[in-house]
Amino acid sequence: MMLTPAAILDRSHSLPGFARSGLSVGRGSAQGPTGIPMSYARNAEIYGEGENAGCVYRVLSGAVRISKLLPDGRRQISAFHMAGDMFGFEPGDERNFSAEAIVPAKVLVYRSQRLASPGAKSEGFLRELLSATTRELRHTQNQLLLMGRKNALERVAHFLLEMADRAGKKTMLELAMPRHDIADYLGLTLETVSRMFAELKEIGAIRLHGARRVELLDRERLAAMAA
Amino acid sequence: MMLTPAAILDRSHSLPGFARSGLSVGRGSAQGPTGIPMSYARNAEIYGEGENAGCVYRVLSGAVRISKLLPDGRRQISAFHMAGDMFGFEPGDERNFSAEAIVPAKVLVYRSQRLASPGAKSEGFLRELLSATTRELRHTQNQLLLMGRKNALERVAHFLLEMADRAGKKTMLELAMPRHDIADYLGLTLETVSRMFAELKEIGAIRLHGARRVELLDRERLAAMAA
DNA sequence: CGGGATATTGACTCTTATCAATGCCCGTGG
DNA sequence: CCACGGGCATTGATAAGAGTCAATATCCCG
Repeated sequence: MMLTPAAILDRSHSLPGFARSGLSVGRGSAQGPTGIPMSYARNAEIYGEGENAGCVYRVLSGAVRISKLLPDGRRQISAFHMAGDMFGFEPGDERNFSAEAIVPAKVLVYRSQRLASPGAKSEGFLRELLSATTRELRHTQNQLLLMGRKNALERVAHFLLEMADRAGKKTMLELAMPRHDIADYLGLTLETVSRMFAELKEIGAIRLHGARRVELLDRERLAAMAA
Repeated sequence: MMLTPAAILDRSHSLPGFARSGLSVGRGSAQGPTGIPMSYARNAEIYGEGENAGCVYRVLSGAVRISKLLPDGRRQISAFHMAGDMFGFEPGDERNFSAEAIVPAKVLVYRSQRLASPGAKSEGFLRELLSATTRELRHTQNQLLLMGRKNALERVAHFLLEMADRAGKKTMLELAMPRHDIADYLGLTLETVSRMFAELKEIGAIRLHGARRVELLDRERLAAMAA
């Protein structure tokens, strides 16, 4: 069962990162050309670190992770993006992170070079791009505080609340990513993430319905733990 | 002995963060008004978290830290800024972090709201602002990898190289900040930072001339350790 | 229904934090 | 000029939190 493109685009929700940007790259707007739709299989690379950053993207369906790998295999995920989110803002430069589909994903691709190049009518777009980048910066700074100064339980509680808020504050939460991705997002190991889920379950803050389906029973408590 | 403003402005060096931006806010340029000079004592707040973000700044002398405090006192520093650096880009929104002088500092203050507001002639400035914000985002993302996936020794080695590069790749390095600030920048305790300095000294990678004066003896080795 | 990937749980280790004592540098005042 | 004092910094002993390695368990998916 597929949603229509319009329905999908309407699903942009309140997002801590740069998503829910008002970027006017929708169908036929003044500066915004229509993006090219693309499909990616599970774990397929959308762009790689070091590549030229000529495009921005909007997720139509599925989920995307933004990650960076050290030579020895250690990995850091800086962000997750779901339906409605825009990602890939690194205008005119080289990719610092790579992007991969977590689950089969459809995205719209926009050439950002032309969009952001000097010329009339691009100021509005520039303004939106700046605002989106600023939101992304803010999210990353908060992530920095999380990684530098919060313990495992606080990180996981924060993560669950972030995901729930982005999914529209429902109490039943569908996680698109495996434990390993959550771990690499939070700077933990997958075992520690699993243990923290268990602990939250023990104290009655959440309930698990399979590994990916999380029911938030006590938001207050979670928020308090997230420090 | 004071440097003239012009001499100070010329001291912008190669910077991992958003500094060395070509932001045209210098004296009398087309879009850029002259900033208002301000002085801050050691540990004085330049702006606080939650304040309105109406200004951007350029450091003339001294050093500035960008930090955020948790209610229980844990602190994260997201960036340091020295002479020539610009900071405080959070256009049109609320401050996410606060800024304080590490040592007595002089800065130029620019009202960014007018600069970035809609209107003719601001596109060039917008473009610069975007580019500066993007650089800052990149730096913060790399910091995220550091905090999430690198050990204490790797973090300290990385820190020393970062500071040395920003100071012009000299081997004799003058650190403006105390161990405590370094610790809060790297997500460590000051004791661990001190121990890592000691370890780097032991293996002959650095030499210390007092706590704040570091001589980099083996850059290669440091770079290798920074992972 | 079966099999492979993913997740949980357990035992143990290791890094870094914490708590505490000492040392060093620098400015200040006798 | 030297002694004193106060912040910083270093160093040591111990503890705690998260990592590692390994053994099941569970959940999808075909």
